[in-house]
Amino acid sequence: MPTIRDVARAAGVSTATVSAVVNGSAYVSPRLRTRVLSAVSALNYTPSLAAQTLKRGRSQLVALVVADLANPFFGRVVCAAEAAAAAWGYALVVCNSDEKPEKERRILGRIRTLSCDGVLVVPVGAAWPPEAEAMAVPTVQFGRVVEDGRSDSVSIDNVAAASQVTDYLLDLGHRRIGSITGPLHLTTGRGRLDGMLQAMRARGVAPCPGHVRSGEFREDAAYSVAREMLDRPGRPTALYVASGVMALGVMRAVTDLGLRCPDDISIASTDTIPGIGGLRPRLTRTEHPVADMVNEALRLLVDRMTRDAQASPRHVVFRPAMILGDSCGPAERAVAGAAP
Amino acid sequence: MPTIRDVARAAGVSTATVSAVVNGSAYVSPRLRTRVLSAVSALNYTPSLAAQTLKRGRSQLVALVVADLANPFFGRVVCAAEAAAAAWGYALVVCNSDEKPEKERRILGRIRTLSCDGVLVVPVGAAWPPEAEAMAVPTVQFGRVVEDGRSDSVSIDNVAAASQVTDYLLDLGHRRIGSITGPLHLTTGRGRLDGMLQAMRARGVAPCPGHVRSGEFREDAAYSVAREMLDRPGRPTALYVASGVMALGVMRAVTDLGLRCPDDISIASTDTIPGIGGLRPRLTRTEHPVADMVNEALRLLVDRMTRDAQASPRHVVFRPAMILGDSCGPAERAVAGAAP
DNA sequence: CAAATCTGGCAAAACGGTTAGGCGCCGCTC
DNA sequence: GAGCGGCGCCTAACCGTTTTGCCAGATTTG
Repeated sequence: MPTIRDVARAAGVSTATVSAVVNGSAYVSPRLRTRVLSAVSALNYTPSLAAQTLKRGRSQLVALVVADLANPFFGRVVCAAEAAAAAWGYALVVCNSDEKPEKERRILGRIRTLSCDGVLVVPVGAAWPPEAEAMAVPTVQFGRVVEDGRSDSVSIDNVAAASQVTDYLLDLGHRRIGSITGPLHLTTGRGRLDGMLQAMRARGVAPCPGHVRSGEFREDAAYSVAREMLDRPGRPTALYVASGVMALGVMRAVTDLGLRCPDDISIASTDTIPGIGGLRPRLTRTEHPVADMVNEALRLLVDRMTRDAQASPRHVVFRPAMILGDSCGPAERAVAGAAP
Repeated sequence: MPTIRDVARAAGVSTATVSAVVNGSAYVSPRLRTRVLSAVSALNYTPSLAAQTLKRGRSQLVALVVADLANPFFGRVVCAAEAAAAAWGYALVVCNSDEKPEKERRILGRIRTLSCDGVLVVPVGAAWPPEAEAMAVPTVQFGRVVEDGRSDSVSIDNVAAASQVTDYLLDLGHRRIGSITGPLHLTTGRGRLDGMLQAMRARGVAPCPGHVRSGEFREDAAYSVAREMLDRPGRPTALYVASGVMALGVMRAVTDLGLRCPDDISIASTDTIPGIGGLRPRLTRTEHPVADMVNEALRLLVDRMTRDAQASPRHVVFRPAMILGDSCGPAERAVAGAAP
């Protein structure tokens, strides 16, 4: 790998001049400029980012820490983040905390040594790890929010999303509505459950205790919870499911139990996953503008990295859109079949 | 951020000693060792990777360049690669070439300036870009293979996979078998088509010209090709589809055309996507051991990075496994319905 | 015409680590 | 007790950039 010194020697100038030409940071006479540029392309020179990082204190690296890379939802996040980071001229380092706070801590440490300029993180725990607190890297939380009094955040209005979906089920006449939501220490878990309960309460409908369940945001977890809930008498006539992957698991459970959707049970979810459009029946759900959210998150991050790192935290909340499929039907039919 | 000098001052030793303690690269007396370690944790010191990179010439960075991040298949690749890279102690930089050779070139240049220690790449073009040739970074090609006489590669036996699937359809009695495969300048496109044709030829079955189609590895592309192919008289009784996302698109087209699978048409594919298990009918397909393949690719890459960069290229080919679903039926039923 | 100003380019000092080489000091040998 | 290794630590050079002075020459100014 040729260095700036090789280029300087080849062009018969100093390294300062080469640097000035390459970065356009100072005026250089046309004569020297062309000499330098031809030496650059002759040697196929590229400045070393490591050296630049050392000198400038900026690495042009942004880290993305997701909670579960195997979840297609986060696949979309990675995809959008890569595009946004590239557009801003940053390279994206992807890490997977796998829903484990301890792994998240290790990763945040590593990010510090990598001297990333910023971090986009889907936090895993209920609280922000103290050592991350100390790490003075601009941070934007994505999707989930844990208060730390410093980071920006970009999230969806979980309560609104869930109550919107629940309202829809209530409108269809359902009263025995079950729910499978995510871990309650996460805002995406707690908030969606609250939204659902809130909508029920607003109509004076009391949820049946055994029908309100929560588990991990995973296909298999949702499958087994659904299977258990639906396999006993007095099963709900409608089910609110908190996420796209979970809905997939629930659908599978429904099929495996020999139930038909929406005839025997209505299913609706907040959030979705790519490719779910091919699934029949088409899922009634909310769609979250992941790409827009990621773009906004990167905008906030870049702003904080390049402008004011000390600005007071900003919290952007997006609103979901409801998409009607055909996975929900009127309550009457289902009630008959589900009666104990 | 505290530097090694701060630690040295706090512990009353030289930077060399701090370095020796932190890296365990030389013997240091217990007394000083503890002094250094407590200074390290008191200051919360982490060595700067940029400085280490500069000095050691290794960045502990591995780049992954995928052809289409939006494709869930590559989502799995990213997931597996992150895990493998982390296990080897590397951070993963993810880039998306978006099937554009020009973008791939830009990315490879960027990787050079990042001084990544190695690259895992899903090549986009029919040939290896010359400037990438020049870039002396250890490279492993993943999935697709373009000869460059230098990189290792890890791929699946596309021909075997496709002919296995086609054989299955032939065994069911199908003769009018259509195919939707990927771009023919890619080994994953060409190879799978060849495998399919080979299997047909071996049974003396001539494919109907209009039924052999290829397009991009995308859901919407497959949807429109399938829709067009299936909407005219004399449609095939069975369809071989080259990839999981494409199968999703084909399934959607089948449903939208009011056809039933497998009653009206049998569908089988090579490769799959996560979550397809929830789809009904269950797709008959091959499964590719993506995680194993990625692990092997990283093993090769690490080997080349840490041992012999000049070793002659190794090409590892994996074999797919066939998974029987219920998306295929005997030919008789379908033939009746599809007759012109 | 001397002095002041400007201009384009260079030398050298960082940035934060690693590491080769050197140098006391201790204990051993004869 | 002088000579001698070896141990334990330090000094300093170096990795490839950026950037701050600074300098020589050209140009303008009084």
